[in-house]
Amino acid sequence: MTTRQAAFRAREQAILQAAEALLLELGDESITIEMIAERVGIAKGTIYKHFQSKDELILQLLIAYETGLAEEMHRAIATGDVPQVLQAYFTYRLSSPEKHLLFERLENRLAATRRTLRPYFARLYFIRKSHLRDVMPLVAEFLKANGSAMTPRDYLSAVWAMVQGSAAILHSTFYQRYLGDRQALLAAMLQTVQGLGRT
Amino acid sequence: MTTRQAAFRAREQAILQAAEALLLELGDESITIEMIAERVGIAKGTIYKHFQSKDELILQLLIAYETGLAEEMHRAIATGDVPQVLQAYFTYRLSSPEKHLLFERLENRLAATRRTLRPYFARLYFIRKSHLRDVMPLVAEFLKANGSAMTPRDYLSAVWAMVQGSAAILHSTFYQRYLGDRQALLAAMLQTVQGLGRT
Amino acid sequence: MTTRQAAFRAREQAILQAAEALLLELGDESITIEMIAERVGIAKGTIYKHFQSKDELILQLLIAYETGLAEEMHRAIATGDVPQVLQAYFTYRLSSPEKHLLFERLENRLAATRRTLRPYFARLYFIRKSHLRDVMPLVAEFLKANGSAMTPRDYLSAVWAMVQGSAAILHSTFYQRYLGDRQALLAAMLQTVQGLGRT
Amino acid sequence: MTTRQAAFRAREQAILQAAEALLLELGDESITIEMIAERVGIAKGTIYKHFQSKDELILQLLIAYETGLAEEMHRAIATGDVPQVLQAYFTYRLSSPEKHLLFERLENRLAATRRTLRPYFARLYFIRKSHLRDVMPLVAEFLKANGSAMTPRDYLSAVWAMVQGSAAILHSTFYQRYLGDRQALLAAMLQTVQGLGRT
DNA sequence: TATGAATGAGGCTTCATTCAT
DNA sequence: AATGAATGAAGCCTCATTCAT
Repeated sequence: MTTRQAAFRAREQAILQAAEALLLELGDESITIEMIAERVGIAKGTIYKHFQSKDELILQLLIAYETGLAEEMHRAIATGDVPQVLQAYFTYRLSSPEKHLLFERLENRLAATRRTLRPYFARLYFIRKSHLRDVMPLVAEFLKANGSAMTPRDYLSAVWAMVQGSAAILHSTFYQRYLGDRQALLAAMLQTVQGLGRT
Repeated sequence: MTTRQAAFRAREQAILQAAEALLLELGDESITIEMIAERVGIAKGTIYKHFQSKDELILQLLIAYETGLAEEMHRAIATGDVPQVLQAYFTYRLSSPEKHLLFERLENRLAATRRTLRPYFARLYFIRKSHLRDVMPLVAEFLKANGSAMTPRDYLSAVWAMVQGSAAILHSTFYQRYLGDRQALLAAMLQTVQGLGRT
Repeated sequence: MTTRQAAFRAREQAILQAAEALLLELGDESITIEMIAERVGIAKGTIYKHFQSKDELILQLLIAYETGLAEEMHRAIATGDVPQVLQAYFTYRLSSPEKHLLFERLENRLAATRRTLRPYFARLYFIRKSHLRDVMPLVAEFLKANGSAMTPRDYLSAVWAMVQGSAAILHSTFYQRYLGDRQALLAAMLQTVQGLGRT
Repeated sequence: MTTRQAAFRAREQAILQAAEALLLELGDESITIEMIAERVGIAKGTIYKHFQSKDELILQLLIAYETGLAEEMHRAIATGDVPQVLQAYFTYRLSSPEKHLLFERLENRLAATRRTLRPYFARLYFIRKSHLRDVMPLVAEFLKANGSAMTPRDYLSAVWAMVQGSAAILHSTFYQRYLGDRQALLAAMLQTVQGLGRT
C-alpha cells in the first residue's frame, strides 16, 4: 500500500513540524510529547511509532535543519565566490535567529548527554567537515587576493562567531528592549561580515 | 551572633557555588535542588531559607556574574581607552564561554517567563544601560579618530556579536572535536575584535 | 472502545467514591492523592487523567452531592406541599450529617480560595437560586394559611439553620458522648422544623 | 523575678491572640507557626517554650473560648430566667459566627485525632455537662409553664441547632451572595429561638 | 498501525519541630 | 529564656514511556 506509506510519511513530517513550531513558540524544551500529539491531532502513542524517543525526535529536527543548510552551502560553494558563501550561511542562520540558537543548544545538549545518539552526530559532523574542506581553499585564495594576513581558519571562525553572535543579540531580551531595530542590525552585521579579511 | 550569621552567609555562597558548578557540569538546567543540597551537604529545605525558589537562586547567580562584569567595565571605562574596554569585556565573557552562554540562556528564559522576577531584571538592565551610555561617546570618538564609517551602535553590536559568537564556538562540540585549539582561536578573535572599526 | 471507555468512567467513579470515603473517615482534608490512589488500586498519576487537581476532584464530589439534592428538591417542589419539601431537604442533608458538614466546609473553602473554580460555583449557585425561587411562593402561601407572621425568607433561613445545626450536633463529639441517641434527636428536630411557622 | 514572669505570661497571651486572629483571617488551618511568631514579633522557637505543639496551642484557644462562654452561662443561669440563658448563649456564639464554626471544627478534629489531648477534652466536657445539669431543671419548668410538649433535651438541642445553624448560614458564601443582610437574619433567628417551646 | 489510559520516578516546595548558640 | 537555622518527611503535580485493546 503505497498510499498508506505515504500517509505515514506525511504524518512524520507533521509531527516534526508541530514539534519545531512548539519548540520555537515556547523557546524552550518545556514542550511535551502530549502537546505535539495534540497539535498534530494524533495520539501520544503514535509518535513512538515514528521516533524511538523524544530525544530522537528532536535530533531529526536538527538533522533536517542542518541538511537544509548543507544544500544551500553546496550551491554557494559551487559558485566559488566567497562572499556568496558567506551570504548563504548568514541568510540561512539568521532567517530565524531563535531557531538557530535553539537548535544549537539542543545539539550541544544531545551531543553531551545521549550516548545512543552518537552515530547520528558523526554523520552530522561529517557533512560539516566536508563543507569546511570545500570552503578552505576558496577562503585561502580570497584572503590572499585581499592581502589579508588572517588564516582561513581564523577567518571562518570570525564569520561563524559573527553569525552566531548576531543571532544571540537578536534574541536577547535586553537588546530587544533597549537597542531595537532588527533589520538595521542585520544589515550592519552582514556588512561587517563581508568586511572581514578585506584589508 | 556574628559567628552564626557568618556561617549562614558562607552557606549561601556555598549554595551558589554548588549550583553554578552543577549548572556548568550538566550544561543544562537539569540540576535539581536536591543535587545542590547534596553537594553542599545540607538538607533540601535549607536552601529555601536562602532563596525563595529555584528560579530566584539561579537569578542570584546571574546577578553575581553581571555584577562582576559591571565592576570590570567600570574600571576599564574610567581609562577612556576603547581597546581596553573591549579587552575587559572580551576577557570577562570568554574566561568561561560555557558560563557566559549558559547564563545568557538562563537570563533570557527567566526574563521571558517569570513575572515575579521582573524587578530584578530592571536593575540588571539599568546597569547595562548605564554602561552603554558611558561607552558610546568613547566609541564615537574612537571611530572618528580611525576614520571609520561605522555607527557606534553598529560597532558595539559587532563586538558583542563577536564575543558572544566566540563563546558559542568554543562551546560547540563540533568545534572542539574538529577545529580545536582554544587559545589560538581566542587570540585570533580578540585581534579581530580589536581590528573592527579600524579602517 | 466502549469497553475501555466504560472502564475509564468506572474508574472515575471509583476515585470519587474512594475520595469521599476517605474524606469522611478522616473527617478532614488530611487525605492525600496517594491515599486515594492506593485505595482505588491505581497509580497517583492516573488520578490526574480524570481531574486536573486535587481541588477539582473535591469539587466534583460537591457537585455530585448537590445534584442529588437538586433532584430530590425538584420532585418535592413539584408536589407543591411545603412539609414535603422540608422533609426532602431534611432527609437528604441529615442522612449523613458528617457528609453535609464536611461538604459545606469544603465548599466554603474552595469558593473562598480558588479563583479557577469560580465558574463551577456559579452553576451550583444557579441551581440553588432557582430552587429558592420555586419554593418562595409555596412558603408564602403556607405561612399565610397558618397565620404566621414570619417572612418566607426568615422561615427558610430558620429551616436551613435547624438542618445545618442538627448536623453539627449529631457530629459533635460532646453530643455523641453525653447526650446520645441520634434517632430520637432527628425525630425531634424534624418535628421542630415542621412546627416552625405553624402559629 | 515577678516582672519577668509577667512578661512571659503577656507573651503567651500575645501568641494566642495572634494565632486566633490569623486563624480567623485565613479561615483555615493554613496558618503556620512562623506566621504566628512573625506577627507577635518573636522567634519560632519561643512559641515552643509556651506550648508543646501547634495542636496544644490551638487547644488553648478553644479552652479560652469555652471558658468565656462558661462565665457568661454561669451568670445567666444564676438569674434562673431561661430566655436570658438563651440570649447569653446566642450572643456569645454569634458575636462571631466564623469563630464559633472554626473552633467547633478544630475541636472536633483535635478530639478525633489527638490522643494526647484527651485529658483536656475531659475537662472541657465536664464544664459543659455541669452547665447542662444546671440548665435542665430551669428548662423543664419553663416548658411546663408554657404548656409545651417538648422534652428539655429536645428543646435544648433545637436551640443549639438554631445557633449552630445560624452561624453556618452567616458564614456561607451562597447566603452572603444571594440572601444577604446579616443583622436581619440574626434578629429573626433570635426571635425564632425565643419562640421555640412557647406553644 | 493507532490509541490513550496507566504508570511511577522524580521535581519543587512547605512546615512542624529540634537544637546549638 | 530566646533565637532562628537546619531538618526531612510529606504533599502535589508532571511527563516520557509502555502496553492492552
